Formats: sequence, structure tokens, C-alpha cells
Amino acid sequence: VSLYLRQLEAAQRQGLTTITSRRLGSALGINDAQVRKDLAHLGQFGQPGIGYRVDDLTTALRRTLGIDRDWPTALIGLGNLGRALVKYRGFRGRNFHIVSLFDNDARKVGQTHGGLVVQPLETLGDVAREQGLTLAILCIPAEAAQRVADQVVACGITGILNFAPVPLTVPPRVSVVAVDLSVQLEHLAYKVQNAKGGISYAG
Amino acid sequence: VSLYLRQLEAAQRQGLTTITSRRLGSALGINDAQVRKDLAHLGQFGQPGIGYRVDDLTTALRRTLGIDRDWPTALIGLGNLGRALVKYRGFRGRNFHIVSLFDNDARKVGQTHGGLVVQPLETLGDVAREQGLTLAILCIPAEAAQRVADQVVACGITGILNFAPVPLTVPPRVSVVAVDLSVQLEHLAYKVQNAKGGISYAG
DNA sequence: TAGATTGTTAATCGATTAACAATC
DNA sequence: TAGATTGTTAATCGATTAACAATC
Repeated sequence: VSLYLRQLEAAQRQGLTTITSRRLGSALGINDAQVRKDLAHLGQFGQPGIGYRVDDLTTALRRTLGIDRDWPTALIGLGNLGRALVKYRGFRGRNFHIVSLFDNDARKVGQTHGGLVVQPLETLGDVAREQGLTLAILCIPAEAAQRVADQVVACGITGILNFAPVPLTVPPRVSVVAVDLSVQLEHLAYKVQNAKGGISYAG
Repeated sequence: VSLYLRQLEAAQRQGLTTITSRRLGSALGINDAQVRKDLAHLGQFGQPGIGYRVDDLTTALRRTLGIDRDWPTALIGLGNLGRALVKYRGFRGRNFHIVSLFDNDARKVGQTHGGLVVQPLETLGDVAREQGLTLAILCIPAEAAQRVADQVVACGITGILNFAPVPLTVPPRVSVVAVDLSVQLEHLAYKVQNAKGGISYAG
């Protein structure tokens, strides 16, 4: 779904005002019927004989992706990875804002990273309420992940991006996306090992 | 495929010597027939009436995943993310070894991170030959990604883990796994937005 | 009007599941 | 031997593709 949006943005940069299902499909390596089915699912956007209006479709996709609104995000765990993500520029301009930092380690509490002060994890509940946190990025060791995830869930946060290399158990109302870098590397090794080639977009 | 291995390792820790397709399947949320089909694909491991020998199967999976051998890996780009990955502990103990660092920025060349000296990108070819590099981790800005990827490919490296938020074009003999953190966050937002729940393991 | 392209229904294809003979 | 579980073939299910009437 994100990938449609990427293509539309590319089309927009090229100055196109409309785009056909055939063209979108071939850019993504899928059938035009598939594209029409996916897009029809979101409402009636296409104009028979013309195609899809790029700007209307972009807006609609943004809405379904949920990036038409703000997602105040907490980052938990300021190890190497956590600190890198605070400064990561790829998140900006996409309505994901890291608005508070947390860590259990007393030595890290009080430090400043990217203009934000690290707070103790006990205050998560209060801060979540104050700032209306909706998402949490977990950059913590495997051992602590489930425990912290439970805390996060208890605070009413409903989305977790998990970098810890363990599967999390959460109530069904909470969504989890896991990014396990070792698994990605294993996947790469597998492909290289068995491959005469092929490209995959895991992310 | 990685996920089977994770389950087997868990079983091993519990001291099991054999495991049934039913049990493996239910742990992963899939059908037992599916498990048998997947595993039969790798050879004849199962013993009718008993199940699968955990240690044999682990060995076999390791081999097909390619983590029974060493993967000397280059990390290119020592921005925030790159520096974090050098120190990332999740890679160790899984036969992925970051053995050399590269950056285009003259100010970064010569710096030491995690005991390795950053080298200029021009030397990639020589170093790749010397050290037998097989994989490259790309932590570079989107604008530079394709150009550096071309260099990497020219050096005979056949696997790329790409953290830059652009799709790379590479020859069919080269495998790419892309990890786009913004896409993962968008995916999370989408799930939260549209979700009555559900868990996904993206990686 | 004629050409093009959508939304959607029907046909095809592949993947998942069920079933069962073979075997420990 | 009886119970259990594999590997694999047949049946089912869902997803992808093709086709076409509706429409700009």
C-alpha cells in the first residue's frame, strides 16, 4: 500500500495529473486488474477512459495509510540504536514525531538527545496522557522487551514498532510491527546462498 | 524460514530432542501439513510415528539459511544509523561479522568505531578482494544509494542490506533486502488506524 | 462518435488444507 | 502389534488474471 504512494509521489514529481492502472501496475510489477481492485476498495476514484487523478488518489492513500494526521511517538530505550533513531531524518516530513524519550537506566535519564530529555519509564503513563502518545518505538534488549511492552500497552498506546529480537505478546487491540535486523540479515544470506538472483523489498 | 529456526532453538532450550509438525505449526500459527511440506522440501528428516529430530533439523535449516558459514560484511556509511549498527550486538553469534567500514566523507575516514578504522570508499574493491567480503550494509542517504550500490556490485559483493529509503536497481545475480524504517512506521500507522487488532512479524 | 480505461464479474491459477498409505 | 506421525497426493480455498459492460 505504501508502495502505491511512493509511485504516485514519483508521478507527481514528473508533473503528471492522471495515471492509469496499467502504468501504476507495471511500475510495481503487478497486474493492472490488481491495481484497480485495490484502489476500488478505497472508493471510486478512477475516471473511465482517463485514469486516476494523481492528487486525489494521493490524498486518499494518505488517509488510509493514516499519514494525514499526526502520530506523537515515544522512543523507549536509548542504546546505540535508540539514539540513532532519534536523529534519523527519514521519519521527518511524514507526520511521525518522536515527542518523548524514555529509559530505565538512571544514568541515561536526564540526558538530552535531539533536543529531548530522557525521562524515567515510570512516568510513561502520565506523559502518554499529557502528550496523547499513540505509538511507541522499542529499542531495548530482548530480556526487557515483553515487560516494557506490557507497560506501554497499559498506558493505552496502541501501536508498537519493535526492534527487540523477540516476538511480543499483546492484546488484540494493539498492533505490532517487528523489525528484527538479524532476521533481515539471515534472509539476505539465504537469498545470496540459494540465489541466481531476484530482488525483494522487505521494507 | 528463519522462524522455524527460532522455534527449534526454543525447543532445544526446553530440552526436547524431537518435535512434531503439528507442534511446530501451532507455534507459528500454520497448518501441520504446511510444515511437513516445507521441511520435506529440504530433504527427508522426519521419522514417521516420531517427528523431527530437533538437532538434525536445526543443522539442516542453518545450512539452507546459510548461517553455517561466515559472512564477512562491509558497512558503508557511518552516519547515526551506521555507527549504531557497528555496535549492535544482535548480529554477533550469528556468523555475520562486520569486518570493514567505509565512508565517502573525508572527515569520517580514519575514525575508529567498534575497533575498526573507517576507510575511503575508493579502496572498497581492494579490501573486498583481500577480505573476501560477501555482504554490504548500506547506511547512506537516498541520493547516494544507487551510486554506491553500483560500486558495491562492481566489487563482486552479491548481497546488500539497504537502509536507504530508495529501491535499488541491481543485476539479477545480486540479492537485496531493503529495510525502510519509514515504510515500517507507515505500516504500523495503517494497522493502528484500520485495526481491531492483529499482530504481524515483519522481520 | 470513437478510443480508452474504469469497476466488477467470471475464469484461471497457485497455495493451503485434508486425507491416507507408508513407516517407525 | 497398535498408536502415532511422516511424505505426498487429491480436494479445497483464496487470490490473481482475463474479460467486458459501463462510461468518460
